[in-house]
Amino acid sequence: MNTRKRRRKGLTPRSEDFSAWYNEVVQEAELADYSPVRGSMVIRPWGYGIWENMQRALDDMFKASGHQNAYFPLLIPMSFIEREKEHIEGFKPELAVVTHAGGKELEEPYVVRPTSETIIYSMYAKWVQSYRDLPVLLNQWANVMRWELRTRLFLRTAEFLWQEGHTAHATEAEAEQEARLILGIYRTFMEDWMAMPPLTGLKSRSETFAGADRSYACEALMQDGKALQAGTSHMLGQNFARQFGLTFQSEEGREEYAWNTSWGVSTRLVGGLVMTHGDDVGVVVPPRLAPTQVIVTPIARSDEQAAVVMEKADGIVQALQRRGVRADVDRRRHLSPGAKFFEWERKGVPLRIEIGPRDVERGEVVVVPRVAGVSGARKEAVPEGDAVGGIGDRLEALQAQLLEAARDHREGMTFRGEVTSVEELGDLLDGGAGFVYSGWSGDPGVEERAKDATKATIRVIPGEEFRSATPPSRCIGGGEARMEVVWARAY
RNA sequence: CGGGGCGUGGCGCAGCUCGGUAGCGCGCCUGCUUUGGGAGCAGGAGGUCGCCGGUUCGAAUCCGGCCGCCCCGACCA
Repeated sequence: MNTRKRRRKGLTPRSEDFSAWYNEVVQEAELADYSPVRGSMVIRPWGYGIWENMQRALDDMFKASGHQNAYFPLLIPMSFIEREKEHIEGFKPELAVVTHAGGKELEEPYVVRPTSETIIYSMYAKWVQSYRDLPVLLNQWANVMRWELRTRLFLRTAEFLWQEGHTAHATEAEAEQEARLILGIYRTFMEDWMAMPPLTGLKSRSETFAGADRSYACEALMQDGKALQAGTSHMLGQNFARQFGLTFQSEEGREEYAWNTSWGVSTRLVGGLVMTHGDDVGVVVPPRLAPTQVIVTPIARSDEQAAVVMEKADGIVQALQRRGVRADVDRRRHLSPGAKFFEWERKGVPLRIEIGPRDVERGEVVVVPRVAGVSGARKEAVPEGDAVGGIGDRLEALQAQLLEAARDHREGMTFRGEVTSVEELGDLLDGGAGFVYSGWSGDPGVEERAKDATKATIRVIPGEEFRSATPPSRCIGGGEARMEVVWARAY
């Protein structure tokens, strides 16, 4: 009934309906919009700008660790995707298939790539003969399609953008090292750039990528207490190498199958960013990923004032840009200052500089950080020179604050201790827990039973740095624990 | 794929029960006045009422079919 009012004046509060809040904020902040194509979205400039900054940061890290980019075809022969048995079992339900082209039915249908292991390793088989040709360390930035039944902007769409790294190695140890190296890169990226601290570790068998021996993952906790799988790195063993004849002659002259890894993160990260930092005012974008880090909003009555103020604003933006800050002026004359404030807060620009006649007179500007909580909080009048010089520090401080807040939130919603029954797990989750640590015997039956009863899954068998000081001794399904695991309900 | 909801100017909706050819808010355009937290007034543009068929003198409205989208549950980055 007050939908109209709400649509203009604000979002559904997160506490009322997190899912509704998410849908609204993504559209209201102009990150993305629904498209005419079922389950497919349009990523708008603000959302795409965030993704571009993510891409740049990740791409630099991949390159720094010896990887190169390449590009493989969108269409994959059906027979390729069918070759690895578990792989096809995993993807079959969500394949889009091209059966006609050039006005004729094709002899062999193509699938629109849901992931590119098969076509990429078929090419590696052609390129690799000797151990001297290894390792192959390639990445591609691409779109993929998985025909999902239920979709949500950024989190799950039929088509999405991602990077997929595919490597081939001479030894198992080397491939294993690669898979872990990438997991570490993902974790660093999520912490340092997204201010989203994930748990990392190994996936249980049932959650392992179709066709992989082992999957590693980054699992981030969203504000509503649900986990988001934010990145995966797979040790594929020799499964694909065997199917595609990816062999090499070793130093000793033997013919051997190569060892592969594959790893990816997607535009889903943008959704994770929103659900990690957003508030009831709108999105909050960490400074390092913000397409615009500082928005200068001029305030003026008369045209004469506007000319003076605008000149000042331009000067400030130029000074900031010279310092490498992504700054911009909102020059629109038909919007009131207040309207502009709300708009940029909704979009999550980290810092706003207000500048009006009063400020020009005093040689000051007003600096306003986009902090979680109240709109327009913490306005501060700062001498113009100090403002320009201090922006870098302010942005870094905001970046650090966001990471700290996210980490506090994660820890605040994490339960560690002995959980000795599936019922107890359910109670903890219903009571507001996000991540629940427990012991596990390793029995898939226990995992399945817990999932049916609580809707939670084992998100990760945590890596060393995330394990409890005192490991749980009892399995959640009864009996003795053989390892520690982390449960959560997940996106 | 099961359950629910919705398709009416760009957006959000009313009108449908009880048939008579479409209305409101926001947005948009023009002008004037405004601008330190979502501006005001005046004038204006904009609609094959999702699609197909039926009933009727006449259908947004009644009937049948189809399509699409969104939300909730089983699979997935």
